[in-house]
Amino acid sequence: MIINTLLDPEFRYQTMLNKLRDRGCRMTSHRLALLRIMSVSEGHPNATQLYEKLREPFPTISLATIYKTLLILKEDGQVFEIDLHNDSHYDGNKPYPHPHLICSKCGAILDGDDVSFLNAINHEIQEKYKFQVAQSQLLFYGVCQNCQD
Amino acid sequence: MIINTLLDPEFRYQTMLNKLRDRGCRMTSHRLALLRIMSVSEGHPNATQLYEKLREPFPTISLATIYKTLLILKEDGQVFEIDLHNDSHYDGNKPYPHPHLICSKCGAILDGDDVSFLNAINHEIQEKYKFQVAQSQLLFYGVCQNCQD
DNA sequence: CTACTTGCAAAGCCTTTGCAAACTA
DNA sequence: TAGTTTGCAAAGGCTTTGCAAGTAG
Repeated sequence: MIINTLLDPEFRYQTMLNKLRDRGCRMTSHRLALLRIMSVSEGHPNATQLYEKLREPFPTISLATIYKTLLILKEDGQVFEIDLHNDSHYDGNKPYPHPHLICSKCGAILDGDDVSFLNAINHEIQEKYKFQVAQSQLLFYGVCQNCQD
Repeated sequence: MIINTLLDPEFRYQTMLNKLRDRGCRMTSHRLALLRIMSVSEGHPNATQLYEKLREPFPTISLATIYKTLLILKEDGQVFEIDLHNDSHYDGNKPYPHPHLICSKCGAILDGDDVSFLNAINHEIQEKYKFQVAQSQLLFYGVCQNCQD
């Protein structure tokens, strides 16, 4: 199995940490814990799910703190926001635009970054519409493999 | 220039009308006016923009009525909802999933339905992830041609 | 010590809902 | 006339903000 260093959770964690330090941010225990979770982004949690997960080790943590830290990470390009309808989820492991597959049965959010054509599409949009693509949000809704049985 | 009958505003208007009739809906002047606008969907308006546009001929119309009618049209598959962050826009002229290009300078929402690869991508997602795609939301953010000068 | 961060509660924003009055068929 | 639709205002759900108290460096 090939390991992509750039997507290694430990590497992601250090990268985020350095970005926040460069910014002059102070590292609190809550922030470090959030960075740990975001560096993996298993299942692409939303703010509430992060809140629930962090409340066990840090019972006094607040949703506001989570939103504030996520905002900083977004501004630094260290987290990709998945824009579901009225429900933002976050990917800190692959903090760049990539497709996501959303299962309408179990709610799972799967990465679809192995899809080819992505560069081709961006290029075609540039050529055909003279539109300079800077970001994208590619969401596919349907039924995942597990829910098809 | 080739005219696609299915996308002709008059045809779209009649189709929407029939769908609502089949459903047993009563046709009020407000609804008819909204259908007229949606059958074109010029610029892909959001609820507030529809409200502003309809308030001239119908000063007493309310935002709630617009949302309620849009909901019916969505349920009948007669309108495609473009899910921008906290700001839904609506396409009643092409009421099926297709890409949209959003200009971050002027805010324009352009159709990107001439992009090829779309069927190919859906197919690849099916094959590679065994994920059955039912809907999609393909948003490309960037700078439109007009704003590049 | 100083400036940044936190938690709480309140406010914002878009959208939906409840309900009596108005209206379509 | 019967049942749907309307407008209004209030409520909902997610996210942001203001501020005094707490904390990192």
